[in-house]
Amino acid sequence: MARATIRDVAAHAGVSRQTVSNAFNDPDHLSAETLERVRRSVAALNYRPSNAARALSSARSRLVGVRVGGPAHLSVSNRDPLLNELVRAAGPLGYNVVLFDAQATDDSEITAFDELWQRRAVDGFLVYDTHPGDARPAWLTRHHVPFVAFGTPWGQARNQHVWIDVDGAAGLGRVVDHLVERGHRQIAFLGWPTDRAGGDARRRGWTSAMKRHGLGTALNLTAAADDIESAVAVASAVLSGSHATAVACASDVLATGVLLAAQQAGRIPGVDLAVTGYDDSVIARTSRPQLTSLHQPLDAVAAFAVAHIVGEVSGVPRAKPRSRLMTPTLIVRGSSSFPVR
Amino acid sequence: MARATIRDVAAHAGVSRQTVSNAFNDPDHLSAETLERVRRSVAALNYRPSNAARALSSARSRLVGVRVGGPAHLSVSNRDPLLNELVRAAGPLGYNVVLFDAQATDDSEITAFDELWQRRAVDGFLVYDTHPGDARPAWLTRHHVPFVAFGTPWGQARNQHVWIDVDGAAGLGRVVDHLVERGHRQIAFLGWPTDRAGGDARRRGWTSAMKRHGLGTALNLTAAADDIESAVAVASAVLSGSHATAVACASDVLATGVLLAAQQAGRIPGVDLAVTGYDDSVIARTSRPQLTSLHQPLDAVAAFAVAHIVGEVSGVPRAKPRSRLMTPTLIVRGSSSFPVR
DNA sequence: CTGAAAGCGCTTACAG
DNA sequence: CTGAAAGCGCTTACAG
Repeated sequence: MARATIRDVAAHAGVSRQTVSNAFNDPDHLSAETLERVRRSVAALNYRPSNAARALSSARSRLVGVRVGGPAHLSVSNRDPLLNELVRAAGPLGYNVVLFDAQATDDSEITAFDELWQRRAVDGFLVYDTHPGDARPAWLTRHHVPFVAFGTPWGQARNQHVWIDVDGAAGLGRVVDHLVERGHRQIAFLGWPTDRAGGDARRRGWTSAMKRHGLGTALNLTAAADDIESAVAVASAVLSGSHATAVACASDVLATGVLLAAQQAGRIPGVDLAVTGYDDSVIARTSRPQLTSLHQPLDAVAAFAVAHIVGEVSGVPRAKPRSRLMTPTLIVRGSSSFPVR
Repeated sequence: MARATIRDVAAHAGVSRQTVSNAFNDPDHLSAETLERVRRSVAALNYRPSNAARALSSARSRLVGVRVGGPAHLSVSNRDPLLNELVRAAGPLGYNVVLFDAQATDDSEITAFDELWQRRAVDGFLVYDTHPGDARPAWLTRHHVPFVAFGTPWGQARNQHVWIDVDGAAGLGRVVDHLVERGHRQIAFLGWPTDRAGGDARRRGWTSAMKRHGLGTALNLTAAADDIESAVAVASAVLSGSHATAVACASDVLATGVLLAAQQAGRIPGVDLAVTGYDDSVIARTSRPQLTSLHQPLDAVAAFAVAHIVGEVSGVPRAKPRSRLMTPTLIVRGSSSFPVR
């Protein structure tokens, strides 16, 4: 037997098709009895409105687009949990998340935006890993495409579009406080080159916290890339050439490199060297010792992003969009929990 | 200015709407000149067919559904790369991947299937982490929903539906061969309880390879769950109570637990103890020493799955669907590359 | 190879 | 609060 349509439900319940539609889209405008009658028919026929028909007539796909593919920083850390939280936040609002393929370059992603938006395949996008000079928010804004950026508008006007980010400066401040509390004074920072998303804020957080504690900022290090090898190279030098007792890193991946360099240098992380990461990724939980790291509230990020995009699409009247800066949570683990003697 | 419709393109190119439609869906049936003319108009107007209209009239969403959410084995290992490969395989066929939220239980996922399928929100599903008694393939088959299972139909008839899997038995055989080659003879296996997806095959592969080499299979271990703590508990016992020089594990997570237990027992993984994992996940590359592991050909899995689902939907006449068992690739790293003295 | 007609299954104003 | 009409933008047979 064929799938039930709105017509079948209307006949079964003895109401018009419009009333069935209202039962789904505007249930408050129906009398309790009518609504109940329709609900019973819907259940009896296991009816669900066709997504395609609904999308065509309402001009809403109820889909939010997110890029995957290409090398991405998040891919080794938090993209999977981010997608999880996005899907979880979208579900109750009747939305799903659609993935599309593009390289991790602005141009490649913008080409995909254009294609998907022209098809109205999605109602909006989540853009992550923003960076200085990012062309994506500008393009989306110019084309009136609903979106939220996960990441500060680095080096750009901060009120041009809606964004949400996790405060890396505050996070590194927490890390430094924690390390100082454990007795460390020679605390190095290992970050990325300047134009890497979020890296500058984390470095700034370390710098100002060090100053606040009256400590020097000479051990300010930069790995060539966010990978283990780059971290090892820089960390090896500082471990042999300084009296650093702690290394605060801009990512769990960099911290992994420091753990490796420490071992090669005969140091014992978690015993005579403290190491901290950022992301609280699976790496943090599986490394030995487990890594102290900063946990990002991805659930809140996802909820904010989905709510904004859906609100935008629904034309819900709202105040000027407010961007948000969340605070990460410090998760202390074995790599830094010991007290310095 | 409003978005261009097929009508605008037809007018611009001086052809009928049907011809524009053909240019997208059946370009071979158009004369070269006509096609070119339409293409120019499409480019001039930056026209793309509306996904919604297309889905409604063709009864195809061009979307493949995949579950995320809930605890999942893949979430700590290979779900992100699997999604990557799915999206990459789907793109060239005009498909995208849509994520939906459900718990990692058959019932929860089936409820989501029903909802999405009734809405025709997707053209089919990829189901992963199949397990003995899995209710999902049966439900999907019964409701004539196109799908591919990533995972063998454990303990069920093997020709009821299309599936693809990676041969865990062959993989563990490769691991044992490698370890024997390096001089190991006391090789333990650490796996999961029996009804865990794929675990039995990996164990079987170890058992038969050991026998093939004339080695004993007494060190056949089972962790209570696929987590570090469970692995540590079992591994600690075997490291102190046996002469094992190598532990082959059913996952990178379990291997991580063995590395930890070894450290606690004063053993040095990669020097006096070999450890191997399975999945070649990010953990394998970030652990110290790096983990020898089995890499699953997720690109081939994704391509197979997408091709089958799309083919099913397109009604392409095809031979009886053929399921496939792929062979994983052994990636030798520091955790097992040393020769036993 | 090209074109006019019908229809996919809803939602959106609008009238009662 | 409920109902009849129009229309969303395509694709699918079918006729020429």
